[in-house]
Amino acid sequence: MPDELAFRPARPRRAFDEIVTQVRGMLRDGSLRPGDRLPSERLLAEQFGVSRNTVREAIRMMEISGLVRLKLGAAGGAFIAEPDPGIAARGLADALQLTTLSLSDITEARLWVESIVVRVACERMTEEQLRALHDNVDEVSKLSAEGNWERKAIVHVEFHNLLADATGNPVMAVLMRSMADLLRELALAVGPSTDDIIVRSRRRLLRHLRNRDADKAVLEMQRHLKRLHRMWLTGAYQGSRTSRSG
Amino acid sequence: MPDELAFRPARPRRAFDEIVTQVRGMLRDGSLRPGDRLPSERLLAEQFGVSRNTVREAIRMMEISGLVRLKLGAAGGAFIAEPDPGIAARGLADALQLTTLSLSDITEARLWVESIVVRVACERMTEEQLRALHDNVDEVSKLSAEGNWERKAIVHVEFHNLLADATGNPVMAVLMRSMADLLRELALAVGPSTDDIIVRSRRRLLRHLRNRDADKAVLEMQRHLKRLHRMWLTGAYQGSRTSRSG
DNA sequence: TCGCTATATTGGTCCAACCATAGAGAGGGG
DNA sequence: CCCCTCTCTATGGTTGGACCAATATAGCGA
Repeated sequence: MPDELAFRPARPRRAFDEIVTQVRGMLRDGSLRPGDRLPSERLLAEQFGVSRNTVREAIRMMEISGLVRLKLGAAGGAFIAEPDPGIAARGLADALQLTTLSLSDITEARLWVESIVVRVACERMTEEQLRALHDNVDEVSKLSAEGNWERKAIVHVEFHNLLADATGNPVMAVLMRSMADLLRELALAVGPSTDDIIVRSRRRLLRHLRNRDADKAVLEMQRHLKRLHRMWLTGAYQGSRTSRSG
Repeated sequence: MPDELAFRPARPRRAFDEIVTQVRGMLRDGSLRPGDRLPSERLLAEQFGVSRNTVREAIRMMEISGLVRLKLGAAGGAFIAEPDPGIAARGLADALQLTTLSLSDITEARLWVESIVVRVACERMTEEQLRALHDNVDEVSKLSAEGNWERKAIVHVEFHNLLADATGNPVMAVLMRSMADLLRELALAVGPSTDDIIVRSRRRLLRHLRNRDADKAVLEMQRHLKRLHRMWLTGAYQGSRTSRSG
């Protein structure tokens, strides 16, 4: 007997689930847009015909999902959030605690997805986007020399995002950002030591991109990624998970 | 579950944030494992020294993060969840939903990602996974004949998830699920009319997969996706977002 | 005009009930 | 002895009231 989802339950979900679904719907059809402010909790409770506590649980759901951001005070409230793939990545990180997600899995997925990204970007990217990538590499190089590790890590990851943006496809940009954020979570366990290699590889990649040589660009990316992967595996980060034995 | 006061009182930030952090910590160090049951809301409220409402918001947070699953009734409660890639995918899907996307963007991204998925699945998929895909197509065919549109749409989209699972890469599975969620929303807006074409194309695809002919399989998928895209564009679905009139 | 204060509005927390659900165990009939 | 049913009860779900904490804004006073 298959789980018959054929019929929706008449008294289906919890009340706050329904509220979240309605807000999601408004988001989808455009009646709510990023930056918009939801009515206050008290007003929502009245409009939905539920108690304020129920509304709060719904809002909590949306906050965790990254759909809204909450502001305190008189002009506060629940505001539709700007798209933030980082939230999604955090969800992945949570899943990481439960599932067995190895560094190999992520590297492999990146290898696949980024191959596409590089190839498409090679065809489509504008001069301006190419310059932005150059600037990014320069900044990483500079920050690395200064020893500004924290800022450097951010700019570092941003390279992948810029590359994904260069495909001109927003879906791809979001997917890439999520993976990049996830990667950064894992890379924390590795520590900083590979800057030189990364920067040099990226400069080679940029040269191929400028020449619109997709094959060479993809090859450079793949070689670099595999090399990086090997270095990580032989480095401090060993297991497929963070160790939980004392 | 130890009957000592295993939890420290919570206060500093928002109270429920602290609660979630503590539970996360217990999960990390192994004092809580998948399948374990958290104390009841009332007991947790007592142990944490907060109200039951606050505990509920914390539990809601953990539920959204996919950390726990809730069960109703006498032996119910909050149970540490088994790993579920679908949970992580929902967060990504939310991020995608906040971005302004056109159908072209999604189709293009699918074309790219699914090309990879098909190719890899062709190499790695087991007989069992192939059979699951066959069963899926059969069920879609049956539901379509019965006119069970709603359930059909779900099973329909599940095809892509099964395919992604066949790559054996959980990251890929999550990425695909995110896009599939998006796709299901769109498919509902478009309405049912393309079933025959889809089913027939999928049967051809499965034949290629069974023969381990990656090139033909990828080609079949790409041809089908482009065709579908054209049909949608000339159909009821016009704008770059779903519009709900009335 | 500038700066401070009062106030209104908002989210954050708490309480004490009640409802709906579903497992568990008691009871009856075979 | 076993199986079915029925009730009992612990659980999450919901309610509506109250108060606290933060904060933007209007209004007052120097």
